[in-house]
Amino acid sequence: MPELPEVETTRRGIAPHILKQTIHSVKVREGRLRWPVPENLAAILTQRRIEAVERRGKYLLLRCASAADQGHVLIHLGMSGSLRIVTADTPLKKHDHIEIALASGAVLRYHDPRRFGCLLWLSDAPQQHPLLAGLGPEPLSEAFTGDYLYQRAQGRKIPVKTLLMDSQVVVGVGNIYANESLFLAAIDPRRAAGRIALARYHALAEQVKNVLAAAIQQGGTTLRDFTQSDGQPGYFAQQLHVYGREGQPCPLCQTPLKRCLIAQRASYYCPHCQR
DNA sequence: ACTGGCTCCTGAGGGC
DNA sequence: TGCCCTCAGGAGCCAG
Repeated sequence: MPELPEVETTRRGIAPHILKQTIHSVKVREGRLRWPVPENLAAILTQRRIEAVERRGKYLLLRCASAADQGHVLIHLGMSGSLRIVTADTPLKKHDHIEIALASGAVLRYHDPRRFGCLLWLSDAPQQHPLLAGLGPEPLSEAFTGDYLYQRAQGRKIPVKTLLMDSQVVVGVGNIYANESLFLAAIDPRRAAGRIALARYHALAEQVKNVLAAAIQQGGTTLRDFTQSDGQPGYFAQQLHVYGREGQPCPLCQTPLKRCLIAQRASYYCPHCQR
């Protein structure tokens, strides 16, 4: 499932193949994603040049210019989406929904079995778009600090894990990394966000950055064979401390890890280390 | 203003 | 071997 590190890995993987390339043709095989893919996508994109490949949270933004204007293709991979660089003769796989063919002969293929993702066209300033306008800071930026988290937590009664996964607070921290960060910061994921001391938020912000940065580095491994197979597998699975490990011993104190539901999402923690 | 619950969708995995 | 059931999950949306 693509979280921020996987999206960043995808961005780095596709950018060299599509940057400064002119779009030759576009094929939409299945346009029923989270929101319908624009009917006239091919007409909009054909002959445009891809000028930038950017990321905001878990969204990818392809800045596309024509002689007259510019706009952005906005892509979210949902939880089962992926982008691959292939050639026109690469056999189609089930759920290969959209193809953007470039003048070089390279083809960008959007694949998404569960269709939770989206691909939209933004004709004006992307940061004004409703999907992007209210997003919190990037977790790896200087704007994301313990002070900031603490301030956003004041008066909030929701579990701290839910706060951490709220993209209005900070982008890109999905379920897996929220669990891991809270374990490393020794904070009980169920604790009310507004009842955690500043010093503990400093530790939490620090761990979020550490976990995401480490995962992006792991993504570098995936990067190399990105254009081969699907670049998948649990390459970061070995270094997960708590996620999916109910009943297994805590790596720090050996107490069996617990699982609970927080906001309908599986949550794992050590009842001894995390307070 | 907050909060919790629902929703989209398919494939994996468990039980029998 | 196969079928059915449950679950997983990002994040927008809505009702209370």
